[in-house]
Amino acid sequence: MRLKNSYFYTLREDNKEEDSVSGNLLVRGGFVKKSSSGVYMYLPLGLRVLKNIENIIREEMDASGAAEVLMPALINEEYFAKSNRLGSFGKEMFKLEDRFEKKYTLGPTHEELFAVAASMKVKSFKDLPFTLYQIQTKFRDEARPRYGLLRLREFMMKDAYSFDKDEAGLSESYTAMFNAYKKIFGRLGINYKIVRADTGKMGGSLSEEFQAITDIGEDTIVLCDKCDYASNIEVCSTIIMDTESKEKILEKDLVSTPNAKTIEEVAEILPEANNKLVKSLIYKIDKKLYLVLLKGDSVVNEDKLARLMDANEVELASEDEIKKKVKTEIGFVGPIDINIPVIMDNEVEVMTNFVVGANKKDYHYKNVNLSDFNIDFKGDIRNVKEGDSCPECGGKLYFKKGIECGNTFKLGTKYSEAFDLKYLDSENNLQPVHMGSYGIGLGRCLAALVEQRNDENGIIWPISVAPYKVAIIVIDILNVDQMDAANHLYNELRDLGIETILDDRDIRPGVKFNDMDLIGIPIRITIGKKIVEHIVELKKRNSEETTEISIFDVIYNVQDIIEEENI
RNA sequence: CGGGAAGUAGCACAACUUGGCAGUGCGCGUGGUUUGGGACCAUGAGGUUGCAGGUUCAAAUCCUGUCUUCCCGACCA
Repeated sequence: MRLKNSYFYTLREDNKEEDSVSGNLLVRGGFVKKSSSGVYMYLPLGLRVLKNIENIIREEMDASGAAEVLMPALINEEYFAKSNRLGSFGKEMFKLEDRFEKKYTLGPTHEELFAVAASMKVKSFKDLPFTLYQIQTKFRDEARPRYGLLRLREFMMKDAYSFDKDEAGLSESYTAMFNAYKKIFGRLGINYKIVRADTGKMGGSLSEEFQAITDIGEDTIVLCDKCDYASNIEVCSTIIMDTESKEKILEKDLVSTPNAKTIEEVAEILPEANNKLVKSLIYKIDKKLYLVLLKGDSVVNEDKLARLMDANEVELASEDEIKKKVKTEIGFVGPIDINIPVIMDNEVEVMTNFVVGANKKDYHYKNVNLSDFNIDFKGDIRNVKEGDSCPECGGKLYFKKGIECGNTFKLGTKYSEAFDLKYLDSENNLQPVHMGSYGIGLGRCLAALVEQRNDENGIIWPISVAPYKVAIIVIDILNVDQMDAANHLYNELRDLGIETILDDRDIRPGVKFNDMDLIGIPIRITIGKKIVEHIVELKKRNSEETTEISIFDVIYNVQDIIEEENI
């Protein structure tokens, strides 16, 4: 691309609406432009990056043996009714009606349609296995889009679905896809971790996520300092190291704790109870109130709570609901003589002589023990904490933040049963197909790369996805020698299939350097005064070093760099 | 969905409290001086102040409604 007479712009100032480094750089570099909340247009540079990511994904999917299809975005709601997901996806779906008032949704995901497509082929066990995929736009009515391209309402996704005759077949297909994913993320140049995750509303038996490690990530991932354990905090189980207390069990004791409504305030009044505080939260679980007990410094994991109670809806009860049912004020609620069922976290079980609310304003009990109250349910309902023990090896756990760029699910037979996707086995029995589903968010990959690869001057693209691999900067476009050399070089690179920008704009060199740094072109060739000696400058975006080389050698150098750095 | 903030030139913002010619910086056009890391001087262009109503001799400014955007929370493959 010659910049003169091309659609190219950059913004000098930060964009105040962007709340992420990647969003800001992508907007400033003219890669994307927001059109409404959570919806962006891809401009020429951004589209080139997106296409590069798409091509890498497509190559690896094809290599894995999957076949590409394209599903509609406009989907009759009936399909989601059939799989019983109108409720579970519910508010996240964009809904619309046609002129006959038939209900449609803009597809947030496509398990349903893929199951239908598969049913066209699947009759007998001989028709299995196979894998289909598409690269297509998804729509989700996110409550709060944010972080540039990281949480969008309209976004590109690659989704793949495998179809097998049994669990063993599914495992094979799953592994094939898993390996393809490793290749994809490797080629994209993303620094990632694979973690265990919740199967959530997709259902199924196994889910793993490909998480790009960056501080802005919305997921907390748990890693072990000894083994290679890696898990999303959603599903990381806590283990209680047996800290058998030698302490003598004491008699419970009412103590005055005026105005101490939070754990911190109670800790101030009762400093001797440090590490002995137990908090009581009132949760509404499928419309019924429960008291949830856990150690003062722990955090409830609502997913685990939902699993323990086999519930769909788990939320903190509102103040009104609590007042109606429980007579105490929030802040002094406790498990002793409470009129709602008690759910206790495992961690509390090994505690002795602890402090809880007394169900009486301005009072707590200290020296409370398990025998002082009823326990209706017990389980692992909290998040692990940094420093907790690894559930696999007992090492110490630590946290990182991640962006979920890809995921893989073993779905099992949930959708095949809903859509009657069955085959005849060799004994002439009808059997449900075993499905797997595999997603990659393209925009997320793009944004995650920018989050991971930037400096004070802008983006640093890896060769594999860079919109252009080389930028030729002409210092003085009025100088015939410089311009001739640049044109010549540009044509040669182009003929070799190396995507190149020729900055032939009549502006000061500093602006050109800054622009090329901002948009992250990996290789820069500067053509200046020394062209009369046939010397040009070569610089890589990810290095400070500038080398002067002969213009006759520059192409070989460029090819070397591309070969070296393109995985 | 709850709480908060903001919409004025392509971008960032001022003027609003106390109603009286629509302003600054960046960017953009033209001329000149410059010319290897976001130049300087001069001179211009660019606005239905988000939209709709109301109050007033007069509204960017006050009032009502509405739309949009952002932040915190809730929510979230």
